[in-house]
Amino acid sequence: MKPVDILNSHNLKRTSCREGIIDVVMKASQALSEIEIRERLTGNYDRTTFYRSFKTLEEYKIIHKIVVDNQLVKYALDNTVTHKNKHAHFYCNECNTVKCMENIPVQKYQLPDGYSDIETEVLIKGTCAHCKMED
Amino acid sequence: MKPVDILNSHNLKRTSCREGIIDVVMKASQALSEIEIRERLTGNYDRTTFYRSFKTLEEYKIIHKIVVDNQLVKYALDNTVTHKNKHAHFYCNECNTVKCMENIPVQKYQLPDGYSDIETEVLIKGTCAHCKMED
DNA sequence: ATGCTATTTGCAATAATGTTGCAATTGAAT
DNA sequence: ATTCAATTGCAACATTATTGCAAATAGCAT
Repeated sequence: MKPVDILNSHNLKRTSCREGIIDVVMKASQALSEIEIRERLTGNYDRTTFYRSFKTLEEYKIIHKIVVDNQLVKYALDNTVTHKNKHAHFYCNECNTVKCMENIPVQKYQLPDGYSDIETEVLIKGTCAHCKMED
Repeated sequence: MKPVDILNSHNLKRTSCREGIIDVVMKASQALSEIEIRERLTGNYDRTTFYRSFKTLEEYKIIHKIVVDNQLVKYALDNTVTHKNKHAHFYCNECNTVKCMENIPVQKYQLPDGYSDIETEVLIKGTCAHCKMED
């Protein structure tokens, strides 16, 4: 499925910023930050437009946001598009990358009476395979 | 264990800001934001001092930080002090509170070859028992 | 192709959050 | 009481994010 088709299927207007963002995160093997996405885009966009595009794409569950320690924000293609399950994310302390662990599903936790859950985020922090080899 | 004793046991100087923060989070049933902690303190402190105090207390594992959606930051007493296990956190979308779910331990996830984990964060989002009743 | 309209963009201003350097102050050990 | 390293407060600055509004644009109808 192409970026344009994804936008169309959600009745979202095809703008180069949105299309570009989807294209970039689709090609990425890891979650990308705003800056990393900007670097990979051909066009140049205002920060505001960028933020609004992320917001829209998130609302329509085309991408999802992963936050590490309240400053590092990364975006990845959402499962709704990839047709995979909710998964855990891995953050490497050394290379500062975030990766969707498609093979690590997020379990359903048993909550106390009266609590109901909507979604669960699992972030595993550590050292990735690549950085481990370099040690 | 009193706030002062906690500071002493870590060879940290006893300052009213640190002591106050520990005192407040010890008494709280939920994780508190910077503002919520400030409101409960008697003294008035500069933002910088506040941030530095949080940082120090975090480094010494006296408190821990829980981040929701990259802007909401809350602090709670750490397990090192409470002598409990690593636990999941619950965020209520309605009342914006964060609670340590002491009874929901964080499981150890099986990672792909070469990956090693240091810590895992689990944040469950939903509606808390109190808000559910009000619906 | 042309025009219309709602949506989207870019810009300026503003807000919130967090960090750094440095001088003044304070804790606690002697 | 004296001393000294640690801590605080202040000012400045950096980053991240949001809002209002006019200009530009996408997509639709003609």
